[in-house]
Amino acid sequence: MASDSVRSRILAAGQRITPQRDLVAEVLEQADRPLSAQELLAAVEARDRRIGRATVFRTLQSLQEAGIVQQVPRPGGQGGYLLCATSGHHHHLVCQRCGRVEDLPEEEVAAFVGAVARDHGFAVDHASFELSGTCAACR
Amino acid sequence: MASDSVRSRILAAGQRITPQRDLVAEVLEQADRPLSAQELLAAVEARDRRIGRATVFRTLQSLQEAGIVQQVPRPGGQGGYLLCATSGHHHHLVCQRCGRVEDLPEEEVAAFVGAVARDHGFAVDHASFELSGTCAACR
DNA sequence: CTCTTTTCTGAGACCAGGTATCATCTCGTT
DNA sequence: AACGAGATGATACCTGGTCTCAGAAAAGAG
Repeated sequence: MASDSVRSRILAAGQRITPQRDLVAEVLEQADRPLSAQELLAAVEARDRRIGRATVFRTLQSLQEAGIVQQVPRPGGQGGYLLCATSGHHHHLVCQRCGRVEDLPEEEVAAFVGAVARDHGFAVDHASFELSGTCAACR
Repeated sequence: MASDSVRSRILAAGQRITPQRDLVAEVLEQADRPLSAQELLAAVEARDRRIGRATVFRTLQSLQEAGIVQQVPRPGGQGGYLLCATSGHHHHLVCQRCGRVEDLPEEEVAAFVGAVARDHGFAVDHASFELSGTCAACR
């Protein structure tokens, strides 16, 4: 079963809690790094062989809309699905060594985004900032 | 035929110039916004029906390695392939209205990336910064 | 210009990731 | 317990992309 905080975030987004959603959330919660579609499907199917492909992807989409899950693209490597502790919009520092992801709160980039936007006369809807490298622990 | 500057960048990367590469580069050069895989395949096949799928993707990969083409991911929408005027590493401001992409040189983000990395004890290999919104012209 | 080496190409099978459809089932409420 | 919106699973299908391999064709050497 997924943690209470995740379950309440699902409810807060106006979505039902079903065994399938709970399972997907739990699998992501227990992983400490982004999971690819394949890894996720495998992990979920290992626990409930009857779960449908479409359901898993639909669930991922709902969880993304609820801001619980993010899809992290990675230049070169394959991205994945990540259950984020931080609930608002935020950014990521991805360690290429251990795979762990550190959240970078929006506040830490807001001023910079604003400055760039001003300089270019650009009205920003969405900013995405991703760093990949080696985390403090792995160095 | 693609522009001389693009052709010389292909050569500089130690790659041969073939009619197929030239064609892919030309199609991208003539588009002023990122093209999806489908659009690109269609545009390329419209000019040379005999060109192979694999060749187009291989070419895209070579051009990416040569820093001539970038693959821009887009949150929500589908990303695409973009021929970049700027040759070094850089970032993008993508207009959701007209689709045009403005380059943001690495220098404009380097200091910020450095500061974030320092604060988090993170050694940065690669930084990706993408803004989407509305460009000055469309506003 | 022709030879040689190296690289590239095209066809087609294959794979990953994801969407569409639709009949059936179940959650949360009354 | 009954109901209706919403979720599910099976399956077919789609996009984007990779792999293989025999044959073709660049670019440099003679």
